[in-house]
Amino acid sequence: MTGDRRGRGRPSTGVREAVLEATGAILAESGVARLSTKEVARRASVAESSIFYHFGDRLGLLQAVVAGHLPEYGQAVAELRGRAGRGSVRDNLIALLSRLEAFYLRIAPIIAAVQSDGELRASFADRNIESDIGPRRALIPVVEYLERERELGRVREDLDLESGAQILAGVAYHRAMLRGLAGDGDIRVTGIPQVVDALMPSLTTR
Amino acid sequence: MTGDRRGRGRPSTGVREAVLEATGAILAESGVARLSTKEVARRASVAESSIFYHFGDRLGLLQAVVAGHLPEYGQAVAELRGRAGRGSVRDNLIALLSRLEAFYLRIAPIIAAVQSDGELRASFADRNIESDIGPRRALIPVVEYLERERELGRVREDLDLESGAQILAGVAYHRAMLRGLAGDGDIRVTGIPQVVDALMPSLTTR
DNA sequence: GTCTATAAGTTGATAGAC
DNA sequence: GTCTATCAACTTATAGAC
Repeated sequence: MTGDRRGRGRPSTGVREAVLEATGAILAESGVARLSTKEVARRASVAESSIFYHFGDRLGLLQAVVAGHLPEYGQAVAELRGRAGRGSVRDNLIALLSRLEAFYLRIAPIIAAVQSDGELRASFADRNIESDIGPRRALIPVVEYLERERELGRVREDLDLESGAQILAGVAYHRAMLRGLAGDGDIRVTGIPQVVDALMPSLTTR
Repeated sequence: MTGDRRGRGRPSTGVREAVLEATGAILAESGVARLSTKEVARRASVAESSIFYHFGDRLGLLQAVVAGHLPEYGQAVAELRGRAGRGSVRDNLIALLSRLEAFYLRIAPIIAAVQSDGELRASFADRNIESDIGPRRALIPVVEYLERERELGRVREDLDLESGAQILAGVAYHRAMLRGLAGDGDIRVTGIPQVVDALMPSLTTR
């Protein structure tokens, strides 16, 4: 719409990218509250008006940041799928939860930003409906991992895979919230290995 | 500090309460982004300066709202504890998850607000450390419910209760996020009963 | 495409009357 | 305790030169 399509059109001077990066940094460090076009421009060493040239308005900038993070949904777990059948299921689940927790911790500022702004929330919900992009997609690679393990006979035949994925994603997301609110300090709750052990009867055979 | 201690001191005219209520409403409807002292004052039919009289500054107002929601942690599940031993464990868990999900959906704007503002995040983390108030406490009543059911022989002897509570809270919190981001529409994921069924082998005896 | 300069509006916060 | 009146700072956004 406003800007350049990557690889086509006039060569970019990197302003757009710098703006997006600065926005992400401010979001992660201080949250949406401190995200003003002025602050972004300062941090990206760019004229404030360039932001409006590329993104239309402040909301457009936020939307662009959200859109930029969407492909991450799924990629965080993708490499885990190839791990099915190798090592123990227990170790794989521990690795899966660790990655998911780190992923959710990373996108927490983005989710918070969306929830913090009514307009942004509405526009996100719209996009969420038309294309089936969105948080629900994060479950798919987890389902696929569980599916492979089940084909290998290492995951219960009678497990509803989507429920299993919801449980795993839920634990990770909840832990990320605890960590984020604890100021990145110790969350003082049971660790991932113990949680996985508690889940083994539901997920695995025997 | 700034305001009145409930029940002592000069009688209040209800301005403080009106401000807190208006703040909560704005937070839930539009998010922190739209939460200006001006808007709060307008909505509460109160002078803007009264907000500063009672809460010191904008951050103080936010902190007061957060503090006001803290007792809710736990209360949401408290009544469920008495349910231990009655009905089926499955039904109890379904009810537990439903209540937890509704609770997390209700406090989602508060959590988003905390994560959205660096200062607020820091001050919340501080309080979180000195008193052990905070998100971790939400797990305690869940642990207590599981404990009672275990004493009754309806929950596995070998279950780590804190892990079990983390799993249940995680599922509920994750579902609340999906719902919140979907614009309160359909989240198109497996329902609570199926998730509970998937969890039964890990939690219950036989 | 990117900049400088600028405008109109909103923000959080204070002073002082009642 | 609550109000009205006021402020300086900052906000998003635009116009126009290069």
